[in-house]
Amino acid sequence: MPELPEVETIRRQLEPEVRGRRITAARVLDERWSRPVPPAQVERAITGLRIEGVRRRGKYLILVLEGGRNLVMHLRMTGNLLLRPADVDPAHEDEALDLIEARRLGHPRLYESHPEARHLRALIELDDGSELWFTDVRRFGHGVVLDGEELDAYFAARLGVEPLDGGLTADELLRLAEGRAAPLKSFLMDQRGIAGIGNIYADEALFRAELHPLSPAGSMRREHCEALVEGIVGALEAGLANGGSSIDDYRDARGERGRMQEEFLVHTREGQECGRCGETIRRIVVGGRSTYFCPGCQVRLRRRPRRRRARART
DNA sequence: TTGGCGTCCTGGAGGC
DNA sequence: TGCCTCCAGGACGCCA
Repeated sequence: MPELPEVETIRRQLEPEVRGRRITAARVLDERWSRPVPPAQVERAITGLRIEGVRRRGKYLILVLEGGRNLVMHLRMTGNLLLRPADVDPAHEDEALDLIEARRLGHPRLYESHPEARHLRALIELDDGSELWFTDVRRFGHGVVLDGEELDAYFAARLGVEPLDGGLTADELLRLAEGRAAPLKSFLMDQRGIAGIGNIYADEALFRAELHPLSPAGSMRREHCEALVEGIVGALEAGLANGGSSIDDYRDARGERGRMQEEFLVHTREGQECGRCGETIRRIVVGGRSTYFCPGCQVRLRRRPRRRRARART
Protein backbone atom coordinates (compact mmCIF):
# COMPACT_ATOMS: atom_id res chain seq x y z
CA MET A 1 0.00 0.00 0.00
CA PRO A 2 1.51 3.34 -0.94
CA GLU A 3 2.19 5.28 2.26
CA LEU A 4 4.59 8.16 2.80
CA PRO A 5 7.84 6.26 1.97
CA GLU A 6 6.36 4.76 -1.20
CA VAL A 7 4.98 8.08 -2.44
CA GLU A 8 8.23 9.88 -1.57
CA THR A 9 10.22 7.22 -3.45
CA ILE A 10 8.11 7.85 -6.55
CA ARG A 11 8.47 11.62 -6.13
CA ARG A 12 12.26 11.42 -5.92
CA GLN A 13 12.39 9.31 -9.07
CA LEU A 14 9.99 11.49 -11.05
CA GLU A 15 11.28 14.93 -10.10
CA PRO A 16 14.53 14.94 -12.17
CA GLU A 17 12.85 13.20 -15.09
CA VAL A 18 9.77 15.36 -15.60
CA ARG A 19 10.74 18.80 -14.25
CA GLY A 20 10.76 21.26 -17.14
CA ARG A 21 8.79 18.94 -19.44
CA ARG A 22 5.57 20.15 -21.05
CA ILE A 23 2.34 18.13 -21.03
CA THR A 24 1.39 17.60 -24.68
CA ALA A 25 -1.70 15.48 -24.02
CA ALA A 26 -3.68 14.05 -21.12
CA ARG A 27 -6.23 11.26 -21.15
CA VAL A 28 -8.45 10.30 -18.22
CA LEU A 29 -9.73 6.84 -19.12
CA ASP A 30 -11.80 6.16 -16.00
CA GLU A 31 -14.30 8.81 -14.99
CA ARG A 32 -14.07 7.63 -11.38
CA TRP A 33 -10.46 8.84 -11.35
CA SER A 34 -11.46 12.51 -11.59
CA ARG A 35 -15.01 12.31 -10.17
CA PRO A 36 -16.97 14.54 -9.73
CA VAL A 37 -15.04 16.57 -12.32
CA PRO A 38 -15.59 15.31 -15.89
CA PRO A 39 -12.44 13.77 -17.46
CA ALA A 40 -12.43 16.27 -20.34
CA GLN A 41 -12.26 19.18 -17.90
CA VAL A 42 -9.17 17.74 -16.19
CA GLU A 43 -7.55 17.00 -19.54
CA ARG A 44 -8.10 20.58 -20.74
CA ALA A 45 -6.87 22.06 -17.45
CA ILE A 46 -3.39 20.52 -17.64
CA THR A 47 -2.67 20.04 -21.35
CA GLY A 48 -0.01 22.42 -22.64
CA LEU A 49 1.35 23.34 -19.21
CA ARG A 50 4.99 22.94 -18.17
CA ILE A 51 5.84 20.83 -15.10
CA GLU A 52 7.76 22.99 -12.62
CA GLY A 53 8.30 20.28 -10.00
CA VAL A 54 6.97 17.25 -8.16
CA ARG A 55 5.92 17.62 -4.53
CA ARG A 56 4.52 15.32 -1.88
CA ARG A 57 2.17 16.07 1.02
CA GLY A 58 1.24 13.10 3.20
CA LYS A 59 0.37 10.37 0.73
CA TYR A 60 -0.52 12.84 -2.02
CA LEU A 61 1.71 13.33 -5.05
CA ILE A 62 1.56 16.76 -6.68
CA LEU A 63 2.65 17.77 -10.18
CA VAL A 64 3.35 21.49 -9.82
CA LEU A 65 2.44 23.11 -13.11
CA GLU A 66 3.10 26.57 -14.49
CA GLY A 67 0.67 29.33 -13.61
CA GLY A 68 0.20 28.07 -10.04
CA ARG A 69 -1.81 25.05 -11.14
CA ASN A 70 -1.37 21.62 -9.53
CA LEU A 71 -2.37 18.09 -10.46
CA VAL A 72 -2.91 16.36 -7.10
CA MET A 73 -2.98 12.56 -7.17
CA HIS A 74 -3.65 9.95 -4.48
CA LEU A 75 -2.66 6.33 -5.12
CA ARG A 76 -4.92 4.97 -2.34
CA MET A 77 -4.43 1.20 -2.10
CA THR A 78 -3.33 -0.16 -5.45
CA GLY A 79 -2.45 2.90 -7.49
CA ASN A 80 0.90 3.24 -9.28
CA LEU A 81 2.40 6.17 -11.17
CA LEU A 82 4.73 4.77 -13.78
CA LEU A 83 7.16 6.77 -15.90
CA ARG A 84 7.52 5.23 -19.31
CA PRO A 85 10.60 6.69 -21.03
CA ALA A 86 10.35 7.56 -24.70
CA ASP A 87 13.03 5.08 -25.70
CA VAL A 88 11.75 2.09 -23.72
CA ASP A 89 10.15 0.46 -26.73
CA PRO A 90 11.07 1.34 -30.33
CA ALA A 91 7.75 -0.03 -31.55
CA HIS A 92 5.84 1.90 -28.92
CA GLU A 93 5.11 4.90 -31.11
CA ASP A 94 2.86 2.92 -33.41
CA GLU A 95 1.29 1.06 -30.52
CA ALA A 96 0.73 4.27 -28.60
CA LEU A 97 -1.49 5.55 -31.37
CA ASP A 98 -3.75 2.62 -30.79
CA LEU A 99 -3.29 2.07 -27.08
CA ILE A 100 -6.36 3.97 -25.97
CA GLU A 101 -8.54 2.65 -28.76
CA ALA A 102 -7.26 -0.91 -28.32
CA ARG A 103 -7.98 -0.70 -24.61
CA ARG A 104 -11.47 0.67 -25.23
CA LEU A 105 -12.18 -2.24 -27.54
CA GLY A 106 -10.55 -4.76 -25.21
CA HIS A 107 -8.03 -5.80 -27.85
CA PRO A 108 -6.80 -9.29 -26.79
CA ARG A 109 -3.15 -8.72 -27.73
CA LEU A 110 -2.83 -5.37 -26.00
CA TYR A 111 -2.17 -6.80 -22.55
CA GLU A 112 0.49 -9.18 -23.80
CA SER A 113 2.75 -6.26 -24.70
CA HIS A 114 1.42 -3.87 -22.01
CA PRO A 115 0.14 -5.89 -19.00
CA GLU A 116 -0.07 -2.75 -16.84
CA ALA A 117 -2.43 -1.18 -19.42
CA ARG A 118 -5.19 -3.45 -18.13
CA HIS A 119 -5.66 -1.11 -15.17
CA LEU A 120 -4.63 2.15 -16.82
CA ARG A 121 -6.81 4.99 -15.44
CA ALA A 122 -5.04 8.11 -16.69
CA LEU A 123 -2.21 8.88 -19.07
CA ILE A 124 -0.07 12.02 -19.45
CA GLU A 125 2.12 12.50 -22.51
CA LEU A 126 5.20 14.72 -22.21
CA ASP A 127 7.07 16.69 -24.87
CA ASP A 128 10.07 14.34 -24.89
CA GLY A 129 7.88 11.38 -25.82
CA SER A 130 7.81 9.91 -22.32
CA GLU A 131 4.51 9.15 -20.58
CA LEU A 132 3.14 9.01 -17.05
CA TRP A 133 0.72 6.12 -16.50
CA PHE A 134 -1.60 6.09 -13.52
CA THR A 135 -2.61 2.46 -13.10
CA ASP A 136 -4.91 1.20 -10.36
CA VAL A 137 -6.41 -2.27 -9.91
CA ARG A 138 -9.09 -1.35 -7.37
CA ARG A 139 -9.92 2.07 -8.82
CA PHE A 140 -9.74 3.89 -5.47
CA GLY A 141 -7.00 6.27 -6.62
CA HIS A 142 -7.93 9.67 -7.96
CA GLY A 143 -6.66 12.96 -9.33
CA VAL A 144 -7.79 16.56 -8.95
CA VAL A 145 -6.63 19.86 -10.44
CA LEU A 146 -6.24 22.69 -7.93
CA ASP A 147 -4.91 26.23 -8.14
CA GLY A 148 -2.74 27.79 -5.40
CA GLU A 149 -5.16 28.76 -2.64
CA GLU A 150 -7.46 25.83 -3.38
CA LEU A 151 -4.49 23.54 -2.79
CA ASP A 152 -3.78 25.02 0.64
CA ALA A 153 -7.43 24.69 1.67
CA TYR A 154 -7.61 21.13 0.30
CA PHE A 155 -4.70 19.95 2.41
CA ALA A 156 -5.61 22.04 5.47
CA ALA A 157 -8.93 20.16 5.68
CA ARG A 158 -7.35 16.73 5.30
CA LEU A 159 -3.77 16.61 6.51
CA GLY A 160 -1.92 17.27 9.74
CA VAL A 161 1.77 17.53 10.52
CA GLU A 162 4.45 16.13 8.17
CA PRO A 163 6.45 13.60 10.21
CA LEU A 164 9.75 13.91 8.32
CA ASP A 165 10.20 17.67 8.08
CA GLY A 166 10.89 18.24 11.78
CA GLY A 167 7.39 19.39 12.62
CA LEU A 168 6.55 16.27 14.60
CA THR A 169 7.89 16.66 18.14
CA ALA A 170 6.99 14.92 21.40
CA ASP A 171 5.22 18.09 22.55
CA GLU A 172 3.20 18.29 19.35
CA LEU A 173 2.27 14.61 19.60
CA LEU A 174 1.25 15.05 23.24
CA ARG A 175 -0.98 17.95 22.20
CA LEU A 176 -2.57 15.98 19.36
CA ALA A 177 -3.27 12.96 21.58
CA GLU A 178 -4.58 14.80 24.62
CA GLY A 179 -8.03 13.57 25.61
CA ARG A 180 -8.24 11.12 22.72
CA ALA A 181 -9.71 7.73 23.62
CA ALA A 182 -9.09 6.20 20.19
CA PRO A 183 -6.58 3.31 20.03
CA LEU A 184 -3.04 4.39 19.13
CA LYS A 185 -3.26 2.44 15.88
CA SER A 186 -6.34 4.39 14.73
CA PHE A 187 -4.84 7.64 16.03
CA LEU A 188 -1.70 7.20 13.91
CA MET A 189 -3.70 6.41 10.79
CA ASP A 190 -5.83 9.53 11.10
CA GLN A 191 -4.31 11.77 8.42
CA ARG A 192 -5.68 14.92 10.08
CA GLY A 193 -3.23 14.42 12.94
CA ILE A 194 -0.08 13.07 11.33
CA ALA A 195 0.03 12.85 7.54
CA GLY A 196 1.39 9.90 5.62
CA ILE A 197 1.15 6.96 8.03
CA GLY A 198 -0.91 3.95 6.94
CA ASN A 199 -1.47 0.44 8.19
CA ILE A 200 2.07 -0.81 7.65
CA TYR A 201 4.09 2.01 9.19
CA ALA A 202 1.65 2.43 12.09
CA ASP A 203 2.43 -1.16 13.13
CA GLU A 204 6.15 -0.69 12.66
CA ALA A 205 6.24 2.65 14.52
CA LEU A 206 4.30 1.27 17.51
CA PHE A 207 6.60 -1.74 17.71
CA ARG A 208 9.68 0.49 17.67
CA ALA A 209 8.13 2.64 20.42
CA GLU A 210 7.16 -0.47 22.44
CA LEU A 211 3.54 0.71 22.63
CA HIS A 212 0.47 -1.51 22.34
CA PRO A 213 -1.79 -0.61 19.37
CA LEU A 214 -4.92 -0.70 21.56
CA SER A 215 -3.62 1.80 24.11
CA PRO A 216 -5.78 4.93 24.16
CA ALA A 217 -3.87 7.75 22.45
CA GLY A 218 -4.60 10.08 25.35
CA SER A 219 -2.93 7.70 27.79
CA MET A 220 0.55 8.59 26.54
CA ARG A 221 2.90 10.53 28.75
CA ARG A 222 5.73 12.64 27.42
CA GLU A 223 8.25 9.79 27.45
CA HIS A 224 5.87 7.65 25.40
CA CYS A 225 5.48 10.49 22.89
CA GLU A 226 9.24 10.82 22.60
CA ALA A 227 9.53 7.10 21.89
CA LEU A 228 6.68 7.21 19.41
CA VAL A 229 8.13 10.16 17.47
CA GLU A 230 11.37 8.21 17.26
CA GLY A 231 9.46 5.10 16.18
CA ILE A 232 7.50 6.94 13.48
CA VAL A 233 10.56 8.66 12.02
CA GLY A 234 12.61 5.46 12.24
CA ALA A 235 9.98 3.34 10.52
CA LEU A 236 9.38 5.87 7.73
CA GLU A 237 13.09 6.39 7.11
CA ALA A 238 13.63 2.63 6.95
CA GLY A 239 10.85 2.48 4.37
CA LEU A 240 12.49 5.23 2.35
CA ALA A 241 15.92 3.60 2.54
CA ASN A 242 14.43 0.38 1.17
CA GLY A 243 12.47 1.97 -1.66
CA GLY A 244 9.11 1.35 0.04
CA SER A 245 7.31 -1.93 0.59
CA SER A 246 5.65 -4.14 -2.03
CA ILE A 247 3.28 -6.55 -0.32
CA ASP A 248 0.82 -6.54 -3.20
CA ASP A 249 0.69 -4.05 -6.04
CA TYR A 250 3.08 -1.26 -5.19
CA ARG A 251 5.74 -0.46 -7.78
CA ASP A 252 7.93 2.63 -7.93
CA ALA A 253 7.97 5.06 -10.89
CA ARG A 254 10.28 2.67 -12.77
CA GLY A 255 8.02 -0.32 -12.17
CA GLU A 256 10.38 -1.88 -9.61
CA ARG A 257 9.29 -3.52 -6.34
CA GLY A 258 10.33 -2.07 -2.98
CA ARG A 259 12.37 -4.09 -0.44
CA MET A 260 10.90 -2.85 2.86
CA GLN A 261 8.67 -5.95 3.24
CA GLU A 262 11.89 -7.91 3.87
CA GLU A 263 12.73 -5.58 6.77
CA PHE A 264 9.37 -5.58 8.60
CA LEU A 265 9.76 -6.00 12.36
CA VAL A 266 6.14 -7.03 13.02
CA HIS A 267 3.87 -6.27 10.07
CA THR A 268 2.65 -9.51 8.39
CA ARG A 269 4.87 -11.53 10.77
CA GLU A 270 2.06 -13.22 12.71
CA GLY A 271 3.23 -16.39 14.46
CA GLN A 272 6.91 -15.52 14.12
CA GLU A 273 9.28 -14.78 16.98
CA CYS A 274 9.73 -11.18 18.10
CA GLY A 275 13.29 -10.08 17.37
CA ARG A 276 13.38 -8.11 20.61
CA CYS A 277 11.90 -10.36 23.32
CA GLY A 278 11.23 -13.72 21.66
CA GLU A 279 7.46 -13.65 22.24
CA THR A 280 5.20 -14.72 19.37
CA ILE A 281 3.92 -11.87 17.20
CA ARG A 282 0.13 -11.64 17.08
CA ARG A 283 -2.44 -10.30 14.65
CA ILE A 284 -5.60 -8.53 15.80
CA VAL A 285 -8.09 -6.25 14.03
CA VAL A 286 -8.16 -2.59 15.05
CA GLY A 287 -10.51 -0.24 13.27
CA GLY A 288 -11.19 -2.94 10.69
CA ARG A 289 -7.50 -3.19 9.79
CA SER A 290 -5.06 -6.05 10.36
CA THR A 291 -2.72 -5.06 13.14
CA TYR A 292 0.48 -6.89 14.08
CA PHE A 293 2.21 -6.46 17.41
CA CYS A 294 4.31 -8.22 20.04
CA PRO A 295 2.34 -8.91 23.26
CA GLY A 296 5.65 -9.38 25.10
CA CYS A 297 7.27 -6.00 24.69
CA GLN A 298 4.59 -3.59 23.47
CA VAL A 299 3.18 -2.03 26.64
CA ARG A 300 -0.56 -1.50 26.99
CA LEU A 301 -1.14 1.87 28.62
CA ARG A 302 -4.12 2.57 30.85
CA ARG A 303 -6.48 5.37 30.12
CA ARG A 304 -5.61 8.43 32.12
CA PRO A 305 -8.41 10.26 33.90
CA ARG A 306 -9.19 13.54 32.15
CA ARG A 307 -7.80 16.51 33.93
CA ARG A 308 -10.50 18.61 35.52
CA ARG A 309 -10.73 22.07 34.10
CA ALA A 310 -10.21 24.79 36.66
CA ARG A 311 -13.46 26.56 37.37
CA ALA A 312 -13.54 30.12 36.25
CA ARG A 313 -13.45 32.44 39.17
CA THR A 314 -16.16 34.97 39.34
C1' DT B 1 -16.71 16.32 19.18
C1' DT B 2 -15.31 11.78 18.78
C1' DG B 3 -15.19 6.93 17.55
C1' DG B 4 -16.90 3.09 15.01
C1' DC B 5 -18.70 1.12 11.05
C1' DG B 6 -20.23 0.69 6.20
C1' DT B 7 -19.07 1.68 1.50
C1' DC B 8 -16.42 1.80 -2.63
C1' DC B 9 -13.69 -1.81 -5.68
C1' DT B 10 -11.18 -5.85 -7.66
C1' DG B 11 -8.16 -9.94 -7.68
C1' DG B 12 -6.83 -13.82 -5.33
C1' DA B 13 -7.41 -17.52 -2.03
C1' DG B 14 -10.05 -21.02 -0.18
C1' DG B 15 -14.14 -23.91 0.29
C1' DC B 16 -17.54 -26.79 -1.75
C1' DT C 1 -13.22 -27.43 -13.03
C1' DG C 2 -16.27 -23.90 -11.92
C1' DC C 3 -18.82 -21.20 -8.89
C1' DC C 4 -19.34 -18.69 -4.69
C1' DT C 5 -17.79 -16.22 -0.60
C1' DC C 6 -14.55 -13.83 1.96
C1' DC C 7 -10.65 -10.85 2.62
C1' DA C 8 -7.46 -7.02 1.96
C1' DG C 9 -7.43 -1.68 2.97
C1' DG C 10 -7.42 4.44 2.45
C1' DA C 11 -10.53 7.84 2.73
C1' DC C 12 -14.94 9.51 3.50
C1' DG C 13 -19.78 9.77 4.99
C1' DC C 14 -23.04 8.65 8.31
C1' DC C 15 -24.72 7.58 12.81
C1' DA C 16 -24.69 7.08 17.80
